[in-house]
Amino acid sequence: MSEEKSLNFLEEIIEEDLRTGKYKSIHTRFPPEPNGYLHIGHAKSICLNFGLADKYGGKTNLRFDDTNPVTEETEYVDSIKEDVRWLGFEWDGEYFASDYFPQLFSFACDLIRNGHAYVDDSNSEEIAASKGTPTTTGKNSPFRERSIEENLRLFSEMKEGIFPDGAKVLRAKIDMASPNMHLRDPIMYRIRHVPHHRTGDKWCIYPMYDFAHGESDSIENITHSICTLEFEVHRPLYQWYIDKLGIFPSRQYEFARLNLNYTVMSKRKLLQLVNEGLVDGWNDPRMPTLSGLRRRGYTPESIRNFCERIGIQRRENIIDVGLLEFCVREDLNRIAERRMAVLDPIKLVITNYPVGQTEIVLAENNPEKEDHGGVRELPFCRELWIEAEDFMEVPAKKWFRLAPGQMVRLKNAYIVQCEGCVKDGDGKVIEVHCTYLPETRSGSDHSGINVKGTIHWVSVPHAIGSELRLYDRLFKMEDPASEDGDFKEHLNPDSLQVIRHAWLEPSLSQARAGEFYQFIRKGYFTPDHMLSQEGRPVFNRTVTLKDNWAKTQKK
RNA sequence: UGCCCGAUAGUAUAAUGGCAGUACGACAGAUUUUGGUUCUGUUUGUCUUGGUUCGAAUCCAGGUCGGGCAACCA
Repeated sequence: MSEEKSLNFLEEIIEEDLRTGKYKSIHTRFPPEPNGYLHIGHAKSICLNFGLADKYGGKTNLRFDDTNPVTEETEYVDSIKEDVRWLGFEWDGEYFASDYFPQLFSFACDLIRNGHAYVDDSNSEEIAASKGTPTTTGKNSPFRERSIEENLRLFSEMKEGIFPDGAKVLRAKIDMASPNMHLRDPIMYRIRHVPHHRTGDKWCIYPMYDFAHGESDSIENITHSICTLEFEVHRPLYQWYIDKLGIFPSRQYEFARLNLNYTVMSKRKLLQLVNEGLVDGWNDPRMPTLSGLRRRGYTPESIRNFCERIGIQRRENIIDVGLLEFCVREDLNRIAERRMAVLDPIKLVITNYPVGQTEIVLAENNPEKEDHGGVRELPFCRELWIEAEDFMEVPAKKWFRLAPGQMVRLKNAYIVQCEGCVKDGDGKVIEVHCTYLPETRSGSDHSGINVKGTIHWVSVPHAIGSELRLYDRLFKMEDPASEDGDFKEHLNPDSLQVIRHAWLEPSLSQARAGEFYQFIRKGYFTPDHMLSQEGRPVFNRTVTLKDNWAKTQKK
């Protein structure tokens, strides 16, 4: 018996539209403005738009909303396409709002001819002043009653470029007393003598979002135009243009954007972090951008699962970043090969193991897989690097690791018994000494000895040195954007910790960007595609493993 | 003192007039050659006041709280 999965409100609307025959199939679109890199919030929108089309056998366009040449660049177009593909989606049509400039100009002329638009010579201060406020009505512009012929002539002259920036605008003639500010004669076109990333110098007038977006949707026969909640009050205007133009009736629906705690999610703020050098760029592994998450070692699968789990609604929400981390651990646990790496090394000397001898032990690559992902060979010898935190001279209660007299299993090798330690002049432990039990070799242990703890290690003469980069949350505060003042004051100064010289098992020298590893007991790591060199990978830590021991200690 | 939207465990999300369920988290236990994974159990919720109804998280009214709207940005 299969469980019925409940529908979100958009799926309900679509099923109703399909059931009543309003549409035979649906068509959605993902409409980024190419003025920044995509972030995890966009992933929610991408998964929604493409997911809906997949589910109901429809189509999804990728459309760049490039109506403001001041902020938009081709670099962003390329990164957006890369990120959408990486997430696992392929679009049907690839369009640019700028492709529609001639058509939009023609639509605008239609509105003028029908008395629905006029050219206004007021400057921006005058327009703002006459617009009124949310609690007081606005006043009509003195240019509101120009003749259709004059409006047509002036609008053409605006297009010809004979007026300077800001000299005139085209406005829709709606209602300066409307309680909805967006209906108080909104601006449709403004003059900008600025080259556009695609149309160059061809145009010097550019349509505003409200006039361009719905009309672009209509041109593409978009049935369900999905955007975020802040555009809700724009919907009456969206419909007004379409109604007055009599074109394909696309409809706008809004959902709540994603907010994640301990980070910021606005392109403006992310751009500030990049421009002020507070991060290493849009793809800094601490950034919530898709390129940052990718570099950090997040998988597309984990992000899609995350978007599925958080759901779609119309109420404001702040998702705990812990859920994102759960999703990536879930996926990485399944696919990442296990390796051993020592982040904070201390030397372990096995005093009863022959000097100069090396033997090979076998280690399974992934215990989650049917065949354990195969096995690999590891060199084992008398001197090993182990984690400094795995030894305590005076053990805590319930301590399962090394302490004088205590036994632990060296993962994939022998059980050893701790005999003591060597300290330097300052009393700092520099070596741990132990003896091994030859009959306890992994795979052929008939000793019957059971130990509570198993620790990871790498052979001193065979280990490779490598740089590891550990990341923590970018901000100290749950909602850095909520407070008054500068959000950048809440940056976490310890969000990046560089370990210049960790010791890794030798096979890792061949690790390449795009591969996922679990360093046993330490976390998931992936080679950094910018910092790694041939044979010398630098690793980013994607996320730690859950650590119940550390949690217990905190209490 | 305008208009629009919203409110279910700590965080999200279901229940579409009929037993308030699920995930993450937290807590406890089992298993484990990763204090990982897996498994089991426990915990915590319908903003408020009325109304309609045999029956309300759901419908209606008032209130409270939260978000959005006054860019020639999107």
